[in-house]
Amino acid sequence: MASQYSPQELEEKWQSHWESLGIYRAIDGDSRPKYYSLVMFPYPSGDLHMGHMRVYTISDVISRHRRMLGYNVLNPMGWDSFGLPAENAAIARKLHPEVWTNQNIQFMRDVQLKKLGTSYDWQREVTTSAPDYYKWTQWIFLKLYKAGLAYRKQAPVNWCPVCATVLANEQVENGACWRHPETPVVQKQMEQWFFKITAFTDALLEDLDTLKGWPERVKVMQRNWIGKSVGAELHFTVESKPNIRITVFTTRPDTAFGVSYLVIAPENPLVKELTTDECKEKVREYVEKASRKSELERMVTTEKSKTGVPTGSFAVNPFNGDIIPIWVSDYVLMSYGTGAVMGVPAHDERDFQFATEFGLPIKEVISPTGQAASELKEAYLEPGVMINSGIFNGMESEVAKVKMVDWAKDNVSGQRRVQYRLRDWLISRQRYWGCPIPLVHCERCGIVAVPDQKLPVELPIEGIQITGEGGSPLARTESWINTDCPACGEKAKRDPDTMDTFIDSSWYYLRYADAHNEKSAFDADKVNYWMPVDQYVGGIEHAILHLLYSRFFTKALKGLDLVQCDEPFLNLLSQGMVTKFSPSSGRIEKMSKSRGNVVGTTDFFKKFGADSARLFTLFAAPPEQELEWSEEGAVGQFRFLSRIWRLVTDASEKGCLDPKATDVKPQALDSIGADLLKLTHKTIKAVSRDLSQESYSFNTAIARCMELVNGLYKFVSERSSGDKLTLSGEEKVLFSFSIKNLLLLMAPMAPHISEELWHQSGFASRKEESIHVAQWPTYLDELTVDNEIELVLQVNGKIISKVVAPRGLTKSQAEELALTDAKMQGKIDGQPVRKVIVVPDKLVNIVV
RNA sequence: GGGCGAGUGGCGGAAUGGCAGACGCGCUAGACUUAGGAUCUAGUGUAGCAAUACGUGGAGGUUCAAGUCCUCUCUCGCCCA
Repeated sequence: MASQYSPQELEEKWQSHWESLGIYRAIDGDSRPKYYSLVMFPYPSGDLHMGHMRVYTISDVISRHRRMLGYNVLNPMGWDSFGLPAENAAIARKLHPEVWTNQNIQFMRDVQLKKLGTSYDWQREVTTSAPDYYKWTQWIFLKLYKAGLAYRKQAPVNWCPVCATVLANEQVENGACWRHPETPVVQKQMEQWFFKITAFTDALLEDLDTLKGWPERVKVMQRNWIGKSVGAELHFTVESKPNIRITVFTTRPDTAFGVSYLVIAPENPLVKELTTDECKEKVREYVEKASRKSELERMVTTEKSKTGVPTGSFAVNPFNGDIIPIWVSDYVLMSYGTGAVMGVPAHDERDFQFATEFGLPIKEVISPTGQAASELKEAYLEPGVMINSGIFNGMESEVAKVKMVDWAKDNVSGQRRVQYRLRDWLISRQRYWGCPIPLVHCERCGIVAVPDQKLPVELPIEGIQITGEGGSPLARTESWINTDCPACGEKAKRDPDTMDTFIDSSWYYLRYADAHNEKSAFDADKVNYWMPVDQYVGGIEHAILHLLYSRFFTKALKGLDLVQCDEPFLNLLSQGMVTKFSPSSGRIEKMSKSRGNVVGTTDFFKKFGADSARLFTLFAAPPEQELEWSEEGAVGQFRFLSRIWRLVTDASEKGCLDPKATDVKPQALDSIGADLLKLTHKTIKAVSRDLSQESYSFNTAIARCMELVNGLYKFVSERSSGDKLTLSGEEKVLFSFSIKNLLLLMAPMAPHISEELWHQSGFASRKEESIHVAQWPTYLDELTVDNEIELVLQVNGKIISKVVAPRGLTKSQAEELALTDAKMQGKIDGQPVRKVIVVPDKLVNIVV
């Protein structure tokens, strides 16, 4: 009797064996084709649960499969280890962020990720909070700074007056500080650093089209985020004050003759100048009220009812000389466009609402037919024929769009303009646990870069007090903040801010190519050998920011000749989240600590092993979809593995394997053997396709393997009597062939058990011959097709009968078969046949 | 409000326009025993004894043939506003 499948012992054994063999090491510049497989590196929060494990499993399967296909695979792992939680932990537990972070890393690496059976090249591990990493983050910052891609300007920050510190957006809850819910957050202007991502707007937008291996929805999100709109800016002069000009941005210059009012944002500096004495009181009140609303609130309420007040001033429409009122309304935002818009009620939904609300004229200037409508019930948004538009009348509106901007340009009242939603990237963070900005502020020399040889500017570890209050700890650390100016040597101060942690993760994939380089961020040859990343796997929550910032970095570094590729990530897979019933809410929700619905890794690995956990997360849903964790389902995978275990160990013990045999001779097999041989070839074909980049259909790959196991059991029962299994010599060769291929197909998904059985059954002659560097199996196409097929017979598209027929019947043979079938004849019942459709080897449909 | 995506058995999910429900979970019955989180065999969309009929959120349409393509619609999810 075979021994029991006990994953806990064998998993640990193979994990340490693999590590000592070094089979997962990537080789720089190797002659095999390279494959860079990357998974988004984690923030070391301290404890990974099954929800986190999904992404590592998926990426690991892809890496292992490619390795078996003969690629030189780079599959690295590291830690995005700067960030706020470390500071919070420091406040809560009086642990230094560095200590807390390093403890977490050690636990997550050795007790969690390694135990999952991942195939990382740990020699390339990077930790963004380590000085040997952030030295190069600073170096890259200075490169960008010197290239004019980093600049300083005033910008609003969220400020908590009680904490006396800057808050991140996620620390602002309902307009108040997360730790002082009764204290409203105020907006405070501060000098801050920006990266000029807008210098690459067009490239970031246009190159999305080259990313064929990205999910369409991620590309759509990035396009929307960049938000390109093509239009014009038009200048309106104020009637009573001809020295004041109001500039509006519009995507619809063709509607300019239909402007019946202008609206400016409450924060627009022009409000003061334009408000007449009669309107002063009302405008002041309105502006005051608007200032208390958040931007989001203003956008949301916009839809329901519009508010606004007239300023009392009027503007002149440069196209037709119309005198139109100027209003103030909070649906116009100062941070967008020019802080002023033109109101064309006839051709814009929001303007239509506004005009109806306040009784402003609605003037139709584009008509679908060229005839004016008697009354407009809603805004007409489509293109059409120009009316009421002077010299442009009768023109197609799409043509007029161009001609009218030309006219405005000639008359100095406007010009073509492209507007983007994308803003420059504010990177200053007023906190401690981040990468210090390597600049010095000197009273004489101004802002001076720290010289390369003085990098890194290290974070002070000793003497730091992290309380979360009273501003940045760095600014308060006298011994650190005071320094000498690198240029003149006089007393100066360091920049007190640290960088946004998105910067750390915008280039980590480059550092993996050359993780221990002490002389530069990375060697050009190495980075150009490995880049771009062939397959990136990560969560959809990073669809916009992380991916956009990384693309920006790649483009900026290419401009500095540091890398050769235009895009960092060729293919992107966004895995779905892992959910579970959560007792607190009574609903199925994302697995997370705060919801109390996490399943830990340690207990599960101990009971059922990592292979079962891997298999379940792969099997329960396609990778992009949500996956509901189910203990029962996971146990099902344990049973499946136990079935394989029994099958293989049993066969081996009964001497029914011939592991060294190579070729199966089909002609020496009876039909039962031939069926198993075909099933094996079919399975190799199906699993190979399912694991390919085009599919990534791990759930069906496992299903195919289960079918092969079912087929093997059937074969065994056919050849058994009692407990005795008797096979002919040729059948042993076949049986070994099937089992060998089963193990190979399962190896990327269930690496431990496949390796164990591979060795136990003698498919490897030495302990060094790992299944994970064995060659991926191949199949013979002629052995994947059946000689006999079941032909479906239909009348008028309804299934009437099914007959077994030899493969490769001609159309007329198939038709004949259908017409002579008794059930079919009964149904046709002598009616004239109008049409016959034959799908070869599949079905015949008779239309009567 | 806009954009994108998804709705298939009790559940997770399969299905190049060509047999809907592969594979698994669960359930039912039986066998076996080392009584285990076993294992093996058979069954399991709904209604019906059955032949058969019905069936992929809903309503239309295209087609010899629709879960799949088109139009409208409902619900849910995500993103943007």
